[in-house]
Amino acid sequence: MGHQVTIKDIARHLNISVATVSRAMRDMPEIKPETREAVLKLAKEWDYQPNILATSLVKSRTKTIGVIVPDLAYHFFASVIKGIEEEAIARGYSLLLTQTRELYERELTNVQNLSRGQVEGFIISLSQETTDFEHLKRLQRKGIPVVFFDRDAGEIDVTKVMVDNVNAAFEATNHLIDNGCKRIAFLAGPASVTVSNQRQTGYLQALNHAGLEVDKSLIVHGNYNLQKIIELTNYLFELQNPPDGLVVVSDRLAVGAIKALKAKNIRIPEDVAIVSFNDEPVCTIVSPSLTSVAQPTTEIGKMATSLLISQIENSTIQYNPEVIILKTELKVRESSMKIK
Amino acid sequence: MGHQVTIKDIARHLNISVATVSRAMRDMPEIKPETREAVLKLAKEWDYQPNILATSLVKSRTKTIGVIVPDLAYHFFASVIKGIEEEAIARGYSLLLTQTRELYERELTNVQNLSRGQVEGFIISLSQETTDFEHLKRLQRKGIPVVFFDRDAGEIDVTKVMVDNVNAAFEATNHLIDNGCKRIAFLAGPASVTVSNQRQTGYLQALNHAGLEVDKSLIVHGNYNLQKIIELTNYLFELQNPPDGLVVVSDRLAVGAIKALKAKNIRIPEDVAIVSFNDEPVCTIVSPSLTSVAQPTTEIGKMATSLLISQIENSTIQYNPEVIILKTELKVRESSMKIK
DNA sequence: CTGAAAGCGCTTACAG
DNA sequence: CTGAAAGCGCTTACAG
Repeated sequence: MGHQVTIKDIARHLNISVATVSRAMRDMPEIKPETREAVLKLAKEWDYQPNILATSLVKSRTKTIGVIVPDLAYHFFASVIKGIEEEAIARGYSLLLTQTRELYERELTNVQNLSRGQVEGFIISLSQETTDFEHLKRLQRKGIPVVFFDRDAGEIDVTKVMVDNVNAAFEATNHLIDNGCKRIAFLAGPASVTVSNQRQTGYLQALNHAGLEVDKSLIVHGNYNLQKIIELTNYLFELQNPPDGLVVVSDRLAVGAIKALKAKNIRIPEDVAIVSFNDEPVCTIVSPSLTSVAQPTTEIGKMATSLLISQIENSTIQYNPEVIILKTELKVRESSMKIK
Repeated sequence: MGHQVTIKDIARHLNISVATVSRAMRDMPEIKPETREAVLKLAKEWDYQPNILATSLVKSRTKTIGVIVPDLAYHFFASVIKGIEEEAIARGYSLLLTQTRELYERELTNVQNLSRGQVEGFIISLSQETTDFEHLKRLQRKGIPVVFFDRDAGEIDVTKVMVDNVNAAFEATNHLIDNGCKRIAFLAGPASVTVSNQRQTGYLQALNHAGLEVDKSLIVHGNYNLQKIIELTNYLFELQNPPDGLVVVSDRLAVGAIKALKAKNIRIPEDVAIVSFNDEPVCTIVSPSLTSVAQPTTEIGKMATSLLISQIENSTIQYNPEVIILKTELKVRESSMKIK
């Protein structure tokens, strides 16, 4: 069999019309039992699979959601995708997964490709480079539903599923303060990343709230480059008055900082207590285990999907974008359990 | 505009036929320049995107590859996918990414869904549960090209892109022996995982080759459960005659073992030297940094894609499945640098 | 219970 | 240089 089996092949072989085959395949009640049996039997024998392109075309529905994330290799996104997938499968939708590798260009082509009739809506977390939102506004103008998560684009009025990073950082910093830290440093991400800035705000609020002095020299900006993290950590702990607490913008950076601290024989948590964000698996594996703010990744994914699907399925109703803020949870582990 | 703009809308508005619009959109040379201009101008103005379902249907080509991996959250797979994506984009193909979460059922439905006319070929790494290969044989019978990587399915005669796990483990174990280890333990994965067994074989070969005695009590089987790893590590190092070298089947397990060793105040590498597999980012971040066998993930992805595409594009030619074995590389770091 | 016909949004010989 | 027609693999009123 050179080509895939079609409805036509079956119809011809059974001497019936394609319409009847189509109906029998979908178990429509009006079909005579014997006809249905014959069709199903042959379909099975020939391993017939309905061509989903044809079905989608005629129905003008793909029941498919386009998902665009910065990088599948980031544990956070892989984890949110699990939630998206669960909800999508449960609701009978498929996923088209794409990554931008943090490139605006890729984001643009991904959006364009997927909007060629392939998907009915988008779940998007923006690339770091993205500052122009025209491609997303275009989707809105066409009436294609979009839901954002994690990375924000303040400008655009769409449904968003977020966590309160400011509050999460406030609580994490407070936790250090409660454990007796007086001089708390903040190891941030690049200054261009919204999430990092939000966490910095929460950190500052906690200091103010506790009446602790803010020392700008304790706020430093790193990235995924390990060497850079080591340098920044060394800088902080070679200050004449080094910190006794450290808030790190993500686990990956925190693990790098721990490495640098060990090399300097600075004890964790005795000399410095540490909290970070994301609660990746590495937090429990590393030594000392790392206190971290867990995001409800599965729930973010499910919620985003559920909201998107209701937009898709109620497309005639005027839709009011909403912003959902989900709760984070501080997972306390060894790195912050200072004996007071 | 309630629906997406189609070729018909443009044709009607410009008073020309859809055939002409179709030709103009694709820059066919026979179209009169003014006609082309007019079409392109309106297409841009209306943000027309050709419906890819329709195009695929009429061309009987989707230029899409189905990718099925156990879990996108495993760094290894995310990393191979980068390679797949690079090559696919370069060759003008798109990807349909799916994960099985190590479930046979999911693998089955993923294969079925994607073979409904959506993809022209598959790149697959099998789920741990998969022991029945009927779904893959069905693809073969239909003449749909398939390329395997990483997880093997010995039974099936398809193109495979693999690494030589036996040899990699042989070299890794030899490295410990060269560094003076005499009693080397092997922390394996579940006994059902081929990759783990291959590595165990290499480990045994190295011991034999060096004339070291094989002690079965030094071979233990763990999984991703941290508590289990800690117990196994404790068991090994509470033996009357504990190991001085440790080969671990993957980085994630190795980091757990390191944690357990530290808790017991066993020094790495002085008391025990460690090597593991995959060379995930955590290897450089952890302390001490972890010696690990790097797999050429990008190359695996590119190679698999390239081989698949040549099968797709030469589908008339009788294709001989080939097995590609790529080289691994031992990245030596602190965990194994014992001073002899 | 079944079939003929029209149509989903495109492409492509064929004719002019 | 352009258009009418057929067709990709389906679904769905409509008629019988």
